Formats: sequence, C-alpha cells, structure tokens
Amino acid sequence: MRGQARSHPQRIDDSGPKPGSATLEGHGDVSFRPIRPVRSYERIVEQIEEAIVEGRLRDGDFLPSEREMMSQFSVSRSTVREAMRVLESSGLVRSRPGNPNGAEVLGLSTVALRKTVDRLVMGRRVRLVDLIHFRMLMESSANMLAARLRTHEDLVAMETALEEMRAAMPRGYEAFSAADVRFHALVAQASGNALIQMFNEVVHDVVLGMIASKIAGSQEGTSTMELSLLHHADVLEAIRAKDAPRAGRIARENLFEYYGVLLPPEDRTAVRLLLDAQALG
Amino acid sequence: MRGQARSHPQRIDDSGPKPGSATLEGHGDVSFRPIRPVRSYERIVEQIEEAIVEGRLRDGDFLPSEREMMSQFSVSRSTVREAMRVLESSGLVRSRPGNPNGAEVLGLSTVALRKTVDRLVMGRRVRLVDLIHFRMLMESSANMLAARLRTHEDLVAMETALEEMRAAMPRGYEAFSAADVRFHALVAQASGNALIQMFNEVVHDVVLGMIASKIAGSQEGTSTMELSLLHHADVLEAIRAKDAPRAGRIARENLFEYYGVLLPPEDRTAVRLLLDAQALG
DNA sequence: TTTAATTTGTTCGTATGTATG
DNA sequence: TCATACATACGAACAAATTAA
Repeated sequence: MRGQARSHPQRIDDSGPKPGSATLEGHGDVSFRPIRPVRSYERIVEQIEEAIVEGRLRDGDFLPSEREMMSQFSVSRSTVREAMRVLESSGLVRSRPGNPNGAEVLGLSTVALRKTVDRLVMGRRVRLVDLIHFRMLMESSANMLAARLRTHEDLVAMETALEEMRAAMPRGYEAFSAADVRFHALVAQASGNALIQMFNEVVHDVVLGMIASKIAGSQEGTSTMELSLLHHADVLEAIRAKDAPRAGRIARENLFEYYGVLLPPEDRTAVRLLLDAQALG
Repeated sequence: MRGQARSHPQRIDDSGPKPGSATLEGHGDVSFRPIRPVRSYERIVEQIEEAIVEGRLRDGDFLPSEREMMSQFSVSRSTVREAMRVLESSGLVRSRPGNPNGAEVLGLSTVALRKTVDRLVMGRRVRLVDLIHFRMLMESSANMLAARLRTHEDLVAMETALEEMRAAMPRGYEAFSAADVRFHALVAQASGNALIQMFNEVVHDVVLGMIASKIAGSQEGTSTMELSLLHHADVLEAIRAKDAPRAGRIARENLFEYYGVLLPPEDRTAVRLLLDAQALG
C-alpha cells in the first residue's frame, strides 16, 4: 500500500487566455494558440508569486510548512518542493532546514536580474565597456531627473547621506561603500524612476564583482574614498542648483575616472566620446 | 529495504571563496564570512549552468535523461528534478514528458529578465512612464552609437530590413512587427552594445504586454504601420549620415509619438521634457 | 543544558500519461 | 499497433538542523 498514485491531475487544459494575439470571433474565423502543458508546481508558483506581488505576502512573512502546503494545494511534497526551488531561485523566498516557521518571504528583489546579467558577462556576451557605458546612461539620467524633480526633503536627506559617507571613511571601505549606496538610492528616489534605479544597481554590483575577480582590492584606498567624496559633493551641488546637464555630465565623468583605467585603450577612447555634450541630440 | 538514505552528502562545507570582501591574512587578523549551506540541487544547477555559459552545451543540445543524470551526479531523482525546475525557470532548459532525448538546452535568454520586470510592473513598483522613459534612453543611445560606428555592411542590412518591413505591411501587423524587430536588432548590433539591446528588448516586450492587456489591438492599424515605416526610414537616414544627435532625437520622438497618448497627462508632460537636446549635459 | 518535536534536505519505490520508433 | 523510454506525480522513510520546552 505505497507508491500508488490515486489521482493524477496533470496535463491541465487551462492555460489561461493570454492577451496579445489570436482573436476568436464567431464560428467561421477562429484561430487557436498552441497549448503549453502547465505543470502542477507552476500553478503553485503562480499563486505564491501573485500573493507576493500583490502584497498579501510581505517581506518577513512566512509560508506554511511544506507538509501543510502539500495538503492545502493537495499535491505531493515533491511538487511543493519544486515550486519552492523556483521561488527561491527568483529570490522571492528563502527556506532553511529545521525552520518551524516555514520558508521566509523576501519580497521583490533583483537577485534574478543579477544572475542573468552575471551569466551574460560570464558568457562573454557583454563586456566591461558595455556595462560602464550602460551605467553612464543610467546614472546621468538619474542625476538629471533628480536635479529637475528634487524636493527640499530630498536635498536634506542627500546632505545627511553625504555626511554619513564622510563619517564612515575612517571605518574602512566597507562602511564607506554602504553609505555610498544609500546616497545613490536617495538620488534614484528623487529621480522618481524605479526601473533606472534597479538596473543601475544591478549593473553596479556586476561591475564590482567583475573587477573584484580581476584586480583584488583595486579601489579600497583612502585616496579613492576622498576622491569619491568630492565627486558626490559635486553631484549634490548640481542637484541643489537644479543644473540638470551638469548633474548628468558629472556622473559620466566620475564613472569614466573610476573605471576608465580598467578598459582596454580602444574601449576607453570609445567611452570618452560619450562624456561630451552631444551624447544626446 | 526502502526509503533508506544511504549517504547524505548534504551540508557541504565548501561554499567557494567568493572574492569581493574579507581578506584573511596571517593569524591575528582574520575575518570570516557567513556560510550558506549549499544544497545538492544547487551544485547540479551550477555545473549545467556553467556548461551552457561556457558554450560546452549549446542551443539545441540535449541533456542526459533524468535517470542518467541521477547516476552521473549520484543523487536521487528528486534532486535532479529540483535542479531542472530551476534551470527551466531561468529559461536555460526545457523538458517535455516522453522526450527520449532528455531536456533541451535553450542557451542564454532573457526570459528570466522579463519575468522580473513583469513582476515589478505587476507590483506597481514600476509604471508605464518609467518603462517608456527607459526605452527612450536605450533606443536613442543605440541609435547614436550605431550612427557613429555603423559599417557599410550594417547599412546594407538595415536597408534590406526596411524593405522587408515595407513588404510585410500587407501581410498584417504580426509580420510587420517581426520585420520591425529585425531592424532594431540590426541597429543594436551596429551599436555594439549587447546589454543595451537586451534591456531594450525586454522592456519593449513588457510594454507591449502592458498595453495589450489594457487596450486590445490599439496599434494594429495600417496607418500605424505606415507611420512606423516613415520613422524607421528617418532613423536609417540619420544613421547613414552619421548624424548621431539626430538619430538619437528621432528615437525619442518616435517613442513619444507612439506611447505618449497612453500616459496620464502629467507623465506625458514629464516625458516631453526628455525629448529636447539637453537630455544629457 | 538537555531533550523532544517539528521541519527541511534527501533518497527510494511506484504508478501513470506521453512521445518516439 | 505496440514496446520502450521518458517526464510527471505520488507516497514513505530517514538524516540533519532548528526551535522551544
């Protein structure tokens, strides 16, 4: 009395009418779309993902235990586990052995994004110059938007963050870097475009990973931090003055100054072209 | 003699020294990093992912069957399956029941990227105006780079693609759209930055999905295609003339013309600001 | 501090639907 | 048609880890 499979609700017909093509109208002129079999674990992923996206499950909440889910979804534990692995690989959830609370909900994150870009870099589809160029675009746009849209509160918060960077300097690069991230998050917040912020953050991380794996500890000197501090003060000044073009240009110049030396000469020349005015028409 | 677990190679010590922090030097000044237990399925994912990224497994290749992998990796079937689910959710692999070849390798793709951005849109972290603004940045950059770097061969290929768009018009929006995608791929190729291409493509898809779910068939008229054709001809002309600023501006204007009407008035005004010259400093 | 209960990680066995030759 | 190999799915068991009594 074991190993039996009582009911097999697999190969479900419903795959949900996705909009975007294939209208069907009347009897004579129908057009069908290919069916992709939907596995059980996918439907579990969908339900949990939806709950997280819609905010019914929030960061820090806990999922039921696997055994409870297996009765709630009326599937086997293996199926529940496959769903958990997928959710975990998307960074939506984290599970630890022995945790009586069940898996922890992490909310929306960029870990999947990072993995994808990392793969592209590893596979040599994307080079360092591409990443730096991209960051120049993102960061200068964020700065320009921030210069246009910043409120007084934004400004105060940025000043505080800059102070924190200054204060963190003697505590080493780690602390300094963390304060640096906070400053940029504030700029991005003031810019109002969450997408630019996320993509920039992801590519920033990937670049750090890339140069760290090449040149260990290349940017951890005190002079680097002091230089960075000056750059950030410049940016803040431009944003305060609502000088969008200057805020954008400073971002590009700073990135070039940081990372330009890591590029092969021909790429460096190419990126230098992007510094100047007519980078946009 | 069943249900027994002979060897449990779980909870492995090795988590691989990831560079980026925590130097350890001598006896007195060590600093350790937290250990994350590495599950068996993760190590399988790593191996297969690595093989794909490095090109040892290519698009169209097949993985061994689950039963064979289970003996190659010396793990159970469930563990292999969990790894397969993760690889499948990243779009690296696809498996079908009854396929005697085993799972098919799909190579690097952007499906994971798309899912992530889709989630952000669903969760209202990212709005339509953010997406359109982002596309303006990506597409104008791609056009400008293409205007600077295009070879004669690039130009010929783009002309051919434009002809194909014209020829596809009477065959309906689907065919036209496919030719449109090819044109943009050529521009992106000429620009030389694969990252910009991918991100733009992903966001493009997400936008289409967004407006399709709101306004069914909003852009499938013949006049829309004719307008699009004119825009593309303009772009090609600017690229041919190596007029980077103009190539960039045309991209932004076209996007505004297409999608501006879908934006709420205040967002529309904000995006209009980005059309003009000093979008970069 | 030790123990007991619960949970995840992993394995094995079995049954069923599906695709290929 | 039929046999074979495959993926999907279910169930039961044990080991290791965590938490709380």
